[in-house]
Amino acid sequence: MLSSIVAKQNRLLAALPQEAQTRLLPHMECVRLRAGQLLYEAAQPRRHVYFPTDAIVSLLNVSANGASSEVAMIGNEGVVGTAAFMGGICSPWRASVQRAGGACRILGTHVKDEFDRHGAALQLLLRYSQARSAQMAQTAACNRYHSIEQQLCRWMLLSLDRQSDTDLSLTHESIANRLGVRREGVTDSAGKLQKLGAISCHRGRIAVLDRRRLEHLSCECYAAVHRETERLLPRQPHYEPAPRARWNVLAELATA
Amino acid sequence: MLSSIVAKQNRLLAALPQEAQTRLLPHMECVRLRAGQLLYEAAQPRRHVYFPTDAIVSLLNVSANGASSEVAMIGNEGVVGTAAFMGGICSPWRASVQRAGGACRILGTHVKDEFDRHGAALQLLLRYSQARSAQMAQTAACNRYHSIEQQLCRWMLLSLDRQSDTDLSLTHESIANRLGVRREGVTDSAGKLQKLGAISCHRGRIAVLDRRRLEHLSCECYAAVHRETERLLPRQPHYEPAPRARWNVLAELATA
DNA sequence: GCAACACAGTGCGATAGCGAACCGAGGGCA
DNA sequence: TGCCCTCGGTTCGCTATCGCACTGTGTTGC
Repeated sequence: MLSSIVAKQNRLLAALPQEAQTRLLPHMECVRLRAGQLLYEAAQPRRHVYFPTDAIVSLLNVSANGASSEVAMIGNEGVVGTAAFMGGICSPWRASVQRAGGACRILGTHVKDEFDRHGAALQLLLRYSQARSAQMAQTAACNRYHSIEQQLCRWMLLSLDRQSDTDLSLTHESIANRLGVRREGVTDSAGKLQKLGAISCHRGRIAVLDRRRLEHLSCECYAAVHRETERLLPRQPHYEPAPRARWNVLAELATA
Repeated sequence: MLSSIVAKQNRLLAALPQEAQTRLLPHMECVRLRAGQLLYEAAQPRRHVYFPTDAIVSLLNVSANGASSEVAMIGNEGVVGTAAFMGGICSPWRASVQRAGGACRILGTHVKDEFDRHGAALQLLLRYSQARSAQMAQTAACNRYHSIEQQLCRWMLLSLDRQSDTDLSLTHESIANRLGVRREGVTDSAGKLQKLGAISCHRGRIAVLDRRRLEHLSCECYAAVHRETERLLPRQPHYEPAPRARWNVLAELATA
């Protein structure tokens, strides 16, 4: 069982009508996801479904030689494990936790039951599935055309939208693995952004100082994905972003 | 009204149970799509839904500077205009006819009605939507890692799977626009493949001579997309591929 | 039959990103 | 306190691809 307070911290759950929430919440549990945790390996059946609150999850395509590249980023606007209720059982990508935090977890069968009632949950999750497709398509185009610096800006902005503070706790190396580029490429671009005063890097932590500037330096892909997500999943009046997590506050005090 | 023979030439329509077909067919019309025809501009409402038989449609992301890149290819295994019944109304990509041919067209509202009956059509289209997501995600990874030659092989193989003959009627330039690379890049790679005897090019027409070799030279992305599509949309016993179109036979005689 | 055009093929310099190697500083841990 | 490991910064040569320009040859239309 899960308090309805926590459910409101995920935009999809918050958008569900009260009856649907009443049916789902008893089967939900609140879990904490560790950074780097593997929720699903590619082609593995999706048993649980995760609605992140302040955690962020990357969907990664892993190629034959082991190289990875992110095809979607999922935070409090979405859900991980859609194949569990869409009918496909599994998906060809890996789900790895990018940012530690909370999520509401529930067995796929329960979501499938709600899905099969053909109510608001079905409509909502179908629209979410379109938003995620848009993100994947835009990622494809971005990988084709834009510089590492532009992609880094896009990636940081997508992350910022899914958390309430402005610090990114990731090494250049792990960002590089998500963008599918070399670590040095990220270091170079981050260095330029730092000289411009947009961010400030320090050992596994990037502080975003000037979000506006990042938006300006990013390619159009960020705006396109953001626009489509907001169009398909309008913010609900009863949605409440997760409060700044305690461990983040502590971490900030430590670096201050 | 549409003959049930034609409906069997699209794998999704063929997979529908008889009752669903009986409801949909009276609203369907058989249309011929011209090469280069624009079915939908980005962000334009999807009024009609197209089930290609021997036509092939590209979904293209068009960036701010006008450059395009294909995010998905849809033929007799799929459907164009899913937003019309998924609830999103429109999508952020352009739908352009890559290969002329037939399609079954129907108003989105009729598919939506069938969708809302929550029967086999819903299940089937949800699985298709997953297959298309897999294609988009794989395109993203392919754009990141693989050479133009590998991508060209992947692209040709995806096209071949969606038609019954082995000739591709496209100029290097239009293929380049789909892959999001320079025309010269396609010419170079096609030249190499031609030297290897895998294909033979001549003014807007590529004859595939050795499909096996293309599969070998392609990156893993083709196999991954193919595998996922077959997994989610198993071939139906009552599906019948479209017969080789008359105009293609004529074209082959002309070049013979 | 000729002009105009579309398409494929080629060459050239520029460049973004790659692979590999190395270094120095920070920070955790014994 | 000292050691070791992680992280980020830097360098070097290399390659795929780009942008641009130009050529030659089918095709089409007048």
